[in-house]
Amino acid sequence: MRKRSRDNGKEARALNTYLKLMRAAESTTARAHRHLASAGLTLSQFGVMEALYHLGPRSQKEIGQKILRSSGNMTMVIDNLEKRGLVRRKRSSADRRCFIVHLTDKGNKLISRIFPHHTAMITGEMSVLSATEQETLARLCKKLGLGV
Amino acid sequence: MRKRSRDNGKEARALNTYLKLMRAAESTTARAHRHLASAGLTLSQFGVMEALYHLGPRSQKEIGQKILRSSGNMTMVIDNLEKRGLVRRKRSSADRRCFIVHLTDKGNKLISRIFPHHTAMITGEMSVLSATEQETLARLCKKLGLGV
DNA sequence: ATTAAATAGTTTAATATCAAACTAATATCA
DNA sequence: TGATATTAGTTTGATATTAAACTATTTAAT
Repeated sequence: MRKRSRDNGKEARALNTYLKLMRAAESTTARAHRHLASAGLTLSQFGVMEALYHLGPRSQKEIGQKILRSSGNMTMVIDNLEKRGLVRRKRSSADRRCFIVHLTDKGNKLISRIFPHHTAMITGEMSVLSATEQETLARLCKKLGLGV
Repeated sequence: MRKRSRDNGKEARALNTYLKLMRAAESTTARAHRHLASAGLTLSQFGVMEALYHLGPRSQKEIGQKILRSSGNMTMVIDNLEKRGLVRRKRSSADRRCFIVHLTDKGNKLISRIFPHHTAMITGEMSVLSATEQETLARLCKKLGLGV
C-alpha cells in the first residue's frame, strides 16, 4: 500500500517533469523553426551550417555526431544544402571514404547573417528565466542528457 | 565595452541552456523511441493512443492540440493507426465535419500493456534527478513553455 | 434565407528521420 | 600478402512533419 502510493507519486512526478521538458523543448524549437523558415532553412540545415561555421569543415560523420542525427539523415540534409549552393563536399585525400563538408562563400554569408538573429531569438526566449534559473536548468538538463 | 561583454555573457548563457535543454529532450525522446519501436509504435502513434486512453474518444483536432501537432499530421498518424486496427474514426453526428477517434479493443489492450513500461522507462530516466530537482526542472520548463 | 466567414479534415509537395541493407575504402591480423 | 572486419557514406522503405491549397460543413450576418 504504502510502497505502491509512494511509487505512484514518483512516477507521476517523473511523467510530469518529462511532459514539461518536452513542451519547453518543442515550443522553443517551434519558434526557432518559424524564425529560420523565413530564411528558407530548416532546423537541421541550420544545425549543419552552424556546426561548420563554428568548427570549420568537418566530415559528414562528425557533423552527424555533433547534431545527433543518423548518417542517412546527413546525406539528405547535406544534399539539400549542396543543391542550394550553401555547402560543398570535398573527397578527403587522407581517407577516400570521407567527404569533408565546408561552407561556400554564399553559405558563410548566410549563416553570418542569420546566426545573430538566432542568438537573439534564443536569448529572448530564455529571458523569462533569470541567470541563475538558466544555469540551474542547464545543469539539470545536462544531468539528464548524460544518461545517453 | 561593458555593455557588449555583459550581453555576450547573457547570450552565451542562453545558448548554452538552450543546447542542454535540446540535448536532454532529444536523448530522452530517443530512448522512448527505441522503446516504443519494439512494440511497433512510433512516438506520435503512442502520443495519440495515450491521449485517447486517458481522455477518452476525441476529435482529430483535439488530439492534435493535445500532442502539439498539425491537423495534416493527425490525418496521417491516425490513418496509420486505423490501418493497423488500433483506433477507429466515427463521423460525429453533432458536427458532421468532425471525426471522433476512439481506441478499438485491440488498441486498448496494446496501450494498457505498453503504458506501464513507458512510465517505468521515463521514471528510470528521471531517477538521475532527485524529487526536488525534478520539481525544479518541471517548474523552469513550464515557465519556458508558457511563452508559446 | 442567402451569402460570407469560419472550422474540421484531407491532400500535396517538400524535407526530415530512422533502421537496415548496401557499396566502397581502409584497417587489422594472421 | 590476403582474408576479414570495420568504417563512411548512400540507398531504400517506412513514417513524420509542416505549410498551404482545397473540400465539406457549420455558423454568423445581413
